[in-house]
Amino acid sequence: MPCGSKSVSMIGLFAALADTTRLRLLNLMAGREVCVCYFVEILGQSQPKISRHLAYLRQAGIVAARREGKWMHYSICTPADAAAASILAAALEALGNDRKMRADRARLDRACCAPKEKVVFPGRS
Amino acid sequence: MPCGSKSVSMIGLFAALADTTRLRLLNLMAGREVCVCYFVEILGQSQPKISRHLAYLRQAGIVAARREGKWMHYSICTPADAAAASILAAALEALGNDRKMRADRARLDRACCAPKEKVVFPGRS
DNA sequence: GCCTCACATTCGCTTAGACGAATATATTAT
DNA sequence: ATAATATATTCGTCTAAGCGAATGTGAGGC
Repeated sequence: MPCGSKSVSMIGLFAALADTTRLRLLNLMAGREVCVCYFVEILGQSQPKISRHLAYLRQAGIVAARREGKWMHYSICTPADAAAASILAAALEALGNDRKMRADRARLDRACCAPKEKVVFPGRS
Repeated sequence: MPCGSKSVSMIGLFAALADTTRLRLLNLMAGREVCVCYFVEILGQSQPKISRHLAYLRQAGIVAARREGKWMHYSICTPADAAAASILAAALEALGNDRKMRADRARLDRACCAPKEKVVFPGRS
């Protein structure tokens, strides 16, 4: 679904992609919506830093934010401009082939989608 | 044909693409080798500025330079890294859809590849 | 109301990049 | 060797971006 509001200038898109932290954030958002607290946990970076980079991506028009109570969820939003969309897609696919990026995703899987605690049934130690 | 020498970090590639002048240069080089003097003429920018941006692109590993006498010819060289190559390809394709970029290419055609003067056949006005 | 949690933003600093102007280098012509 | 041409690099300045530290804001919980 297209993002709509802000026009993504080509330059702005490339500038947004030219930063390690932002690429890692986008990588974690590939195909899913992610809460800020997970970004902080997985990337091991300060919360203000994460927040600033998310703001940058939002202004660049490639992610959208959704509030849910106290939490903010971010997700990638395909730019309306077809050219920008194809570049973003190429970038995301490239990220999927990177070892470190895969490791980040794996850690997010474990932190986010795994059961909170190992479930222990009484009497089964 | 791959460029080889310098590894193109993803970040470096995006940074190289995040500048109007450099995108215009790449656009002019799409599918052909171009002499520096044409860049200067077509873009209407100072020679040192053009030269600096070409150096940046060369360091980023996405263009190659070839000397021929007093002249330097630049051309796009596909990065060895497949991910970088696909991103560069997507970028170039996107450039081809832009009005201003098309205009630049047209001007290069006229300056570089057109007959120097209109050929006039005698007796045909 | 007040307090806390989850984020966002601002401040001051440092650094990278872009620019014009000037200068340096390499090649050919004389 | 000198000069001219084509291109590259350096210098000084300015602006934008990244960072940590501190502070601001918005939503629940009490």
